[in-house]
Amino acid sequence: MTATPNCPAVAPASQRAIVWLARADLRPTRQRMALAEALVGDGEHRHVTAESLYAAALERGESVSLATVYNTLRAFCQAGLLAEITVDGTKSYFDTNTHDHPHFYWEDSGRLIDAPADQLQIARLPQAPEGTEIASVDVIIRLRRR
Amino acid sequence: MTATPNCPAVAPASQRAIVWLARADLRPTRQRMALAEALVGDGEHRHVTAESLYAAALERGESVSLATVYNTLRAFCQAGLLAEITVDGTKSYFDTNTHDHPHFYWEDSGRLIDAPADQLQIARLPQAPEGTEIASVDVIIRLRRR
DNA sequence: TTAAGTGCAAATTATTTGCAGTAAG
DNA sequence: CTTACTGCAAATAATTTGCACTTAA
Repeated sequence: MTATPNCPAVAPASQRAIVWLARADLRPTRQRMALAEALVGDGEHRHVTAESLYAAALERGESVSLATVYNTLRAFCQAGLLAEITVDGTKSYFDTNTHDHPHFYWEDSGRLIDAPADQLQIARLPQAPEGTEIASVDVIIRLRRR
Repeated sequence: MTATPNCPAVAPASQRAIVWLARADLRPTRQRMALAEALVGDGEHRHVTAESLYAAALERGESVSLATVYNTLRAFCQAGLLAEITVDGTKSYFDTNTHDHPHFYWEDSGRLIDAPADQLQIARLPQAPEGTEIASVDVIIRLRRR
């Protein structure tokens, strides 16, 4: 054991979740902690759907209702903790990486992953119409099996 | 009157619809003609949803069921006559312009229009992962009111 | 004639909501 | 304590489907 010996050990996954929720002034309730840990517990970026996050929470032995997963994902989005990505109309994906970046999407399996942002160079972008400004630019690279 | 005097007058909208359907070997049924005319009758590109196309058909005095609009839109897509565009998960848009091109999307009103393709220059694109190839690149420029 | 196309109503899927109970600050 | 959060079940919205009827070729 190293520093802060009086401090009870807190799993790093929980620490990350707490900090992440605090960033958006969201109460660290049991359910939110469970979802937040599944989302950012390991510090990796992740793409989830409501169903996949629900399944992940159950697998970790956490009990959360599907409705709460939906409500919580919405809350996380509004708080700016997640970005919603729409690829196929049937379901929404949520990305822990909220920076504007491109995605690879497998049309057959529905898999969605980040595409390397540094390998995308947009040299010129159409000008936003009068009275509007660009909120974000979604780039989805649709893949098919070769 | 000019040429082809023996040929009964066919409205140009109908002509365009017939040709358009024929391109995909789709039978020009009454309902398909009605929808095709609403879509490409004036030669302009158009972005519709199932509901908006249904409403447009009714306005033109054509009788089509909503289910048939859905089925027909899907048939048109499979035939390559339309491109489906997904912007917000709640509904699908269909574009008569099937070439890969960027779109402007108003986040507040749900309006979707073409963005000038010549004003978009993608200098570099991430390489498709092993075993895949790029099917298309969706670029949606999300706008907010300024 | 006959397979393809259509219309309806019921089914499905993803998501939201009303409201009574629970828990965090 | 008090207000935000949660869970359930029912509601909603977009879309699909089963099946009997119709129509273009």
